[in-house]
Amino acid sequence: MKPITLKQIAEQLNISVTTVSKALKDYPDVSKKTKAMVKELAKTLNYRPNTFAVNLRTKESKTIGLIIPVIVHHFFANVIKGIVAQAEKKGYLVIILQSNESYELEKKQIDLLMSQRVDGILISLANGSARFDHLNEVINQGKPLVMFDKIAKIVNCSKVIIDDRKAAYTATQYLIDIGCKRIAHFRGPLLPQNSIDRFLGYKKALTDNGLPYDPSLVYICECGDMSFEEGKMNAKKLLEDHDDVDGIFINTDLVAIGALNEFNNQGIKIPEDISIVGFSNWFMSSVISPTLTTIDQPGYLMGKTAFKQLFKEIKAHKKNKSIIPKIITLETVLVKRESTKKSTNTILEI
Amino acid sequence: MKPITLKQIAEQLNISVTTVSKALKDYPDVSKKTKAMVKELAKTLNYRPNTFAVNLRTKESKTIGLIIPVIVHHFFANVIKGIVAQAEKKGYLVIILQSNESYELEKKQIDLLMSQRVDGILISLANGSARFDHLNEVINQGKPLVMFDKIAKIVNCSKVIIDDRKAAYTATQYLIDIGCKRIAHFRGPLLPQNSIDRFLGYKKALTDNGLPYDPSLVYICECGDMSFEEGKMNAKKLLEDHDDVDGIFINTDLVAIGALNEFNNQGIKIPEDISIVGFSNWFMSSVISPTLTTIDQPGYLMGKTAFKQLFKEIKAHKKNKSIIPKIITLETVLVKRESTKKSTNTILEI
DNA sequence: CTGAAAGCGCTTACAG
DNA sequence: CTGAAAGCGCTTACAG
Repeated sequence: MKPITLKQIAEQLNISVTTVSKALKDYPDVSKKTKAMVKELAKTLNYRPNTFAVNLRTKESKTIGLIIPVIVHHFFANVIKGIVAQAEKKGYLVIILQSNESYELEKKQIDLLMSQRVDGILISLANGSARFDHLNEVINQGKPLVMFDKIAKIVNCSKVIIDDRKAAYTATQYLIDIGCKRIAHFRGPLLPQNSIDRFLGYKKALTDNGLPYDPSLVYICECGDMSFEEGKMNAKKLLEDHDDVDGIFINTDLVAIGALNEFNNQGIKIPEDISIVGFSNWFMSSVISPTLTTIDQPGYLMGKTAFKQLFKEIKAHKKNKSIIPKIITLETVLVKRESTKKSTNTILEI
Repeated sequence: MKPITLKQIAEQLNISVTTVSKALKDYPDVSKKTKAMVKELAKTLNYRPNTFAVNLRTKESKTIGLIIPVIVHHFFANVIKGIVAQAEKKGYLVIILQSNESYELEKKQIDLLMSQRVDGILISLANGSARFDHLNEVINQGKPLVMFDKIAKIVNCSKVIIDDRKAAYTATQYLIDIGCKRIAHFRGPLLPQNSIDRFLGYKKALTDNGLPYDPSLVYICECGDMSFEEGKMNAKKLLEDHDDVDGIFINTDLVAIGALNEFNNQGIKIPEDISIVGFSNWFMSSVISPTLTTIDQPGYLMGKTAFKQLFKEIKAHKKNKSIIPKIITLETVLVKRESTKKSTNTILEI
């Protein structure tokens, strides 16, 4: 079962390949009669243009590459969905690759995608990536590249991010507004920029409000991957170390849920004893008890936006226009739920 | 910045394109000296073969298509990971598409992938798919096709599945073994084959053990998508309708966790009052309290296996060997945790 | 050991 | 309105 070619259609109709090609693409200089004839036969033969040949001629693949640290992750899964949905709208296909947080793999994958001659690349960096030659090469080759979520500031390309520092500031400020005086922070691993920025936002909120910054209230995760267990462990440690903490800002919802679980087990009342704010707005957070106050991190929108930006750059590149890198910062929202006590100023606010 | 071509290398070295091509591919009839020379220049120029041209000649794209109902789902995300990892090992890229449970979309996507001339297609059916012309066409065109998880028995292609009926039987049998007499079932939606098979396994276990099958103990979800809320609602209804249920087999972990939550809130003791078995072994299930007894559904392995089978068929197809469809059933395991009480026969079992 | 030539299936500038 | 021809960048059977 070999696929039908233009040549076969041309022979059957006793016309030239050129005319068949033009007819199928609705060139204005082909007669209506011929067009109708060609289209009909193409349809009955179930003709599909050979993409390889088309790509070879047009130098376009209508395909983009996506490199993501982990696929099995609620936030990233949403990003993927956003990218794929938007790409499909514009007639683009998405090749997906998982870097597994490894720089070496990421590098190989960039290479693969360049060989594949995708029209553009979307990437969220592996934690292990500290060198960026592979990305700079993509840019030097003139291939559109957009980073999202886990980015490197020094790489000169467009980026779609949230303002982690500001979001963390908002979260911490909210804890302060409802009356918390001793606020701890579970910051996750030391490395990725997001962790750093969230920590800095937390710290700044304290300072701006005249609260002392106490390093012993910041819990780092040595374990590597942020998880439910980490939340439990940190909660346990916190209860051993301190008896005056009345608020916690936690890096990720899953860790926050682990902490909640531990507090529940130990009979610590949330939010009466301790108020908790998480980060990401995972669907489970609205469903556990108490429901978790958190920062909504718009994964689907981020994916959609990243593709849109890439699409613009692909268009521009095609027209030989130069690309001015753009940094798009998406809004985050504080979602107030049961894990934070009501403001002590409620009455005044009415 | 136009990519380097064989021609440019040939010109620089004053040899023919043919020799360059052969040298790069280590043909035995090229001198060592020439090979070394060509390879070095190719490396310094950062030569990458033009995939479009290669594909056009070889009729292979080294790319497969993947159509999945939902990306943001713990089980499917694991499947995707398994597919992508295995494909990468074999030098294949994966184009991912989400059907959103829509037959119309799925059909379009099959068409897209056929036009893209992927070497094979992996699919898990949309719930909305009841006609299969689009899949039969793929098979008729001689394109390798493998279905996984959500399959249609009548489509004549390879399939990777679990034995839902058997797994459900095992789950229910376990509840019976630990002494449950009135076992309910949350079956989720009516339609997909998996739901039906799990229900049938439940029913058969009851019958085989001489327990009466009581339709009022089977809770159907009208809501469409299985969720935490569904679990809560069904748990509530169950408590209103019956006061003698001592075990529940639940279609999906997320629903089971919703039910657990409701039971916890209402002071129903799990497993003392009611034993619960879920399905899928979502990571949260080992982490909530009580931890959930469940059937482990091997997502990653399913993805890996599905790709392996597809790969075999792609190889066979290339050699013009005919493909004999194969049904691969993966083992499921009952994971015993806290949500089911210990067997009353424990002492005897020592 | 090397290379000229055909051809994969399409698109498009150009001629008529 | 139609078509001959060149060419995208590669692979490979064949000749020398």
